[in-house]
Amino acid sequence: MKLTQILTNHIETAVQQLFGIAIERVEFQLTRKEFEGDITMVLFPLLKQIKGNPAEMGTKIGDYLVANAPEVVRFNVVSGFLNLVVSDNYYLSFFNQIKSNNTFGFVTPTATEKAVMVEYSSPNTNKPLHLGHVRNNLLGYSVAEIIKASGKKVYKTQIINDRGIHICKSMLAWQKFGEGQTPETTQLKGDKLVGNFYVKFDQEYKAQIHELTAKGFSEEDAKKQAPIILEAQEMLRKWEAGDAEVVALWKKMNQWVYDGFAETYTNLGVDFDSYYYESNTYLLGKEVVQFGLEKGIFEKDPDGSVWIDLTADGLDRKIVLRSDGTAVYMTQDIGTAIQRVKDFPNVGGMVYTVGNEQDYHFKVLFLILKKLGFDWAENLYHLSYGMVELPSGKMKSREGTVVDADDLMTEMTETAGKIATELGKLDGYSETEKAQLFKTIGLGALKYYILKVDPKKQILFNPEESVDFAGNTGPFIQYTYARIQSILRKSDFSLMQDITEIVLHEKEKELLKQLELFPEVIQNAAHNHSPALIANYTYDLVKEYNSFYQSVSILGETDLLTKVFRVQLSQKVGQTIKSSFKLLGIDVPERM
RNA sequence: GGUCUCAUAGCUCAGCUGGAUAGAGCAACUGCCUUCUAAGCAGUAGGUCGAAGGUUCGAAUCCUUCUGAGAUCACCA
Repeated sequence: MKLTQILTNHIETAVQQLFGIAIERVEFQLTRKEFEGDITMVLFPLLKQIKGNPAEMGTKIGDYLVANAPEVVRFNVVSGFLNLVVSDNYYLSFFNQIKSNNTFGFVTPTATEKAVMVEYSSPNTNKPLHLGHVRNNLLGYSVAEIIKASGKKVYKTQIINDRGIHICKSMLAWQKFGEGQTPETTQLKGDKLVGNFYVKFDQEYKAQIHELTAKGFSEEDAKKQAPIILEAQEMLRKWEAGDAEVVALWKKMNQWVYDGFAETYTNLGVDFDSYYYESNTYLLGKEVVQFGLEKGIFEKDPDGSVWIDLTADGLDRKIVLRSDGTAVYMTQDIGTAIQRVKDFPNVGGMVYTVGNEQDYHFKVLFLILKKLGFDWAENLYHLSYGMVELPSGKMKSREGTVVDADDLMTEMTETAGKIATELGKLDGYSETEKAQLFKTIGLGALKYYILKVDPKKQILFNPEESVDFAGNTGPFIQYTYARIQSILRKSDFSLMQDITEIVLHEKEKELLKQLELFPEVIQNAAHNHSPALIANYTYDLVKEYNSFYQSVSILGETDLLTKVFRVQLSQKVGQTIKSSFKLLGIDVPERM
């Protein structure tokens, strides 16, 4: 049982006996460092129930706890705060319970618990992945892992935008200017190759517009009548009609892109359990619109378009089906959500990892699904995140100010290599070991840098300064982990025995308190969909460990029991760092 | 213009359901490598928590207004 729960039980009894009432709420916080104590009960809430002097009440409760709760050895009262000193015995027995539990803090999903589907990444098939996608992927993956650790079955999925006029643009440019190029002949990643043709189309299109306006066309007419855009539209019509040649080209080029993306995902360390393609889902949802019409949730305009009126909910009137009967974005998302629950019947909720420019869309989507009466619609969450900006401003693919995901990972790895080489800690490493280590560190730096920030805040990413490797960073935490592994390699005694009889050093107690928080942090992070909570917790743990590491001797001169305990403690901290970083998708090195 | 989000040290960020004197890192300055990895540790300095009101025993946190930054308001996705 958790310490706060144990104390709450005691305090409830105490208040009942001392004041004859049932306390409504017991509020705890960690004792501030300037006072003696480990955990503090805040007395003010109690004043609402009983009038009196908080200091007197605190003293009475404190006396009761010392007499009746074995966990409490001393106390002091400072104004409205009851500071409790917790016994070493409590912490030692707590530690003995968790020390060989490799999954401490993780909750195993039960069979009855509903699953959660987490959607993330959701790329366009004609643009290579960039820094914005990196944030999306890291967030989505991490939140999925955190929810899993909090005790729910999780399915990771994505929806791939593989249809529409923009796809035809890159196909058309390839036909016209590609000269049969393939990823093999050009040695380019497939997504990069296709992306190049998308850019090529845009260049050609602009040139034609320029030509037409020179001939006297208005800007608007030129945009509509440029031959190349007309060809692209024609191609889209053929695609929708199932033209064999166009579909074959579409499949071929999309496959190039998927192969390229797969490589990036592998490097980034993210994965998926299922994939949805817009080419399969864009027609979904129409039946549901019919159903909604019958139930009176939607309404049909004279021109045949279908709408939902959300003004009563403080939102607008929103279209769900075009007058020509074709689906809009919203229709598709309604259909996809329903399809997913059909495909995975145990899903009871979904998380959509999509940028904050779509906040409104998801507000509407969730509301519609609720109105349609799906029970799982209560458990939909838009994991909205802020844009990643560069010092030069926003990333724009057309202006070439995009930070490419692959390039970024390469740069981070190189920077890691450069710094490690300067520090000269690489004796006895083979080239492949080095390469592996640099990647672990470089990506650790990148991932931690992005995940430690609250998702909803926008990030300013400065590629010039790259990413720091000191302070609150991934490499700093990885370094601490590696040092712990070194201690474990050098300790030559058994770590299995339980230590029950030693006096705890102040720093050891602090560390144990920090470790005790881990399960709660996971639950909070899952509840708030925030990897930042995990990241910042891990940093605090590492700070605490380093402080401990500097202040006491671990393998040096001390009695054997203390030595064993300190090594066990180090081992546990190492394990917790590893668990924690697993939730962030970051690897830890055995040496560095 | 309507709606949503953000604003905390020079910079990058924490701050859990309102609780004690608002915390880290970077940058600056001072110490600590013959002792388990100095990518580290200990310390100094740095704040009108965007502004003004309000609620409360108590506000960075909740409410209102204002200012600034971003997003969004398509029969695009």
